[in-house]
Amino acid sequence: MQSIIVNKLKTKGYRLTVARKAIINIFESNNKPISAEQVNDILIEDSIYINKSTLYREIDFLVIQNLLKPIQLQEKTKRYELVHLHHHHHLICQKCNKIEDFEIKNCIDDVLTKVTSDHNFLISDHILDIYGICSQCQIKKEV
Amino acid sequence: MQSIIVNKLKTKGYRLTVARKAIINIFESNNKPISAEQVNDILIEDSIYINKSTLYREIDFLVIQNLLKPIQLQEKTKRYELVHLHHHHHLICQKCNKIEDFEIKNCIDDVLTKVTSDHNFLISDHILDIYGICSQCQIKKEV
DNA sequence: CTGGATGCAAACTCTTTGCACGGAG
DNA sequence: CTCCGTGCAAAGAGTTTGCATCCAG
Repeated sequence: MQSIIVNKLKTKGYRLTVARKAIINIFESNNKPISAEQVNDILIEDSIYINKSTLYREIDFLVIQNLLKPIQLQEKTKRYELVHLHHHHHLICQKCNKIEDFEIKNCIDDVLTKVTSDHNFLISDHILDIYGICSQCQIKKEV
Repeated sequence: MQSIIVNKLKTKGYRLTVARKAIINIFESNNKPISAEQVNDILIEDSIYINKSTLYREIDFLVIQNLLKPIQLQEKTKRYELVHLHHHHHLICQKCNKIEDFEIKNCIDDVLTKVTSDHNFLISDHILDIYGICSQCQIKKEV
């Protein structure tokens, strides 16, 4: 396995157990925000059975290692995605729940600069999530 | 009580109980996102004791009546705020947890338009929340 | 009076923790 | 061998629900 994450953990001397490798693999092969529940479902599909405590602990571990980033959308459960180099945002389809990423380079900087000066606010991060209907669901007939 | 919300509910024939009026009053006099827990704390400060079930049911009721809007920030608990006429965003201070509102008129429309065309995405709503340090906390000495 | 609103207890979802055991290095 | 990682059970936070009772209109 030539995963960057796996190599990082190996270098740091952490063990590579079946659970850890399986969970990392899920995030690496599904490049989108996934909930703990969804990770568990995928594991079961792959006939890998991991205790929920282990799953949550493993996800926490990967967050602490700065390999996963927690994402709280407008829903109950938290999701996680691989830590990306580029800051990006999400398009959430309210019909099929698919989540697409999108990047906007400098477009939003004006807004952030304005806020900084208007409110004298020192920005450290921002969330921009867009909700609506994705292209595929627009085509589909109403159910 | 000349509250718009109270009048709306009265018109629709809903009862105006002590609990209902107290909860509405809290949202009207604190114009910011508040969690159920915080509502409860304020009620207790005012020596008004309401069962948690009632509190959650009442909040749900106000959401269904389209008078309160649920807000999920990057935290565990949901918050609620009065439904505003103007779309607005939040500045969340990571030191004192204060939440300020801010409005941006057309600045963000370019971004939304671009996303719509690039991804053929039909936008119905968007969230823009900014995290950082508010002006007051920047002045305060480090603890 | 009467049905919408309430309190209580219990359940439910998602997540965390303590502890003893197990397996990767 | 040694601990890091695991499973199990139990607890914890936040929220919801069923049911009998209450009270605003």
